[in-house]
Amino acid sequence: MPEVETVVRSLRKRLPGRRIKNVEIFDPKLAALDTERLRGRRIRAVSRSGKEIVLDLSAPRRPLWLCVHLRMTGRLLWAATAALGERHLRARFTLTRGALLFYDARRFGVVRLAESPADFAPPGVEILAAEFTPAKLAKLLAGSAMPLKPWLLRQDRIVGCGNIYASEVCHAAGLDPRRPAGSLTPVEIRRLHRETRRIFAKAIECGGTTIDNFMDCEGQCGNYRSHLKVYEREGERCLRRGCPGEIARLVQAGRSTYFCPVCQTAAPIRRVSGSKPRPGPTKSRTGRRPER
DNA sequence: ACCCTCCTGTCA
DNA sequence: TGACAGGAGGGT
Repeated sequence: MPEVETVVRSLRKRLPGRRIKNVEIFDPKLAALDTERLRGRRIRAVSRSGKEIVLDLSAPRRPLWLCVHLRMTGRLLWAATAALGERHLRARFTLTRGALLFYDARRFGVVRLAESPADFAPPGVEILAAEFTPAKLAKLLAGSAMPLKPWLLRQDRIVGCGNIYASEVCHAAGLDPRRPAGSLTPVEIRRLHRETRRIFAKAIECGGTTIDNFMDCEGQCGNYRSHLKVYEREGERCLRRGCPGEIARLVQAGRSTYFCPVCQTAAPIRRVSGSKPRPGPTKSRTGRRPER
């Protein structure tokens, strides 16, 4: 999400006010896009909805939005400053005095039209929205047996948390990523909430995380990578002050999780209502050897 | 909580 | 050659 927000902010400096003159699609997977409906439309605004980029193309009595989901490797580049040639070029939007290029190596990206804001309204609550409070988080977590880290990736609960940040957030909050999401105490939930907001605000401030080739529409990379505490740091020392742990990697729901087995496995300070026989997953939670 | 799929590229 | 990759949706 910080990466998407970064792209959106860069697009905002270029797109509003321009008109779409022509749209070319070079990837058959994107052929469903009705390019004729785009022609002649003026870009009124650029915004983000969850991890989607939304261009408002509405005219009086003719509402229309263009939604772009970059997924893993999608990129939107302002042609004048950041053209990358023809390789992986999937679509070209020719605008008045300029062009917007959509690149996507793995072709997971999605470009679609929306006729109403409901078509791109995220199902969950935005991390940086005012309604995302500790109480709201507690309500969302309640009753879930899913391990915390995979739970954080559910876009129908919290919107915007991706795989990098899910590990980072668990570490910052000192929580075991294998803990059942519904097992967190009020104190832990407050910590999780605070650290989540802090990390996302900071990551946006840094222009997102560039692992491989993420960039904004001017070709500028993000520099939150240097702030990462656990992601891709398997085998390295834990960066929490005074913690002697070594970062470990495990796979949850098919995705890498990085965490510190020392400072993220401490037992809950106190239990909520003592009736639930749900011991902390200190050891055997994953049911299978997690370490390779 | 596990599996798989969509794709292509990179690295050990 | 195989493991893995920022996301998401599907299936048991």
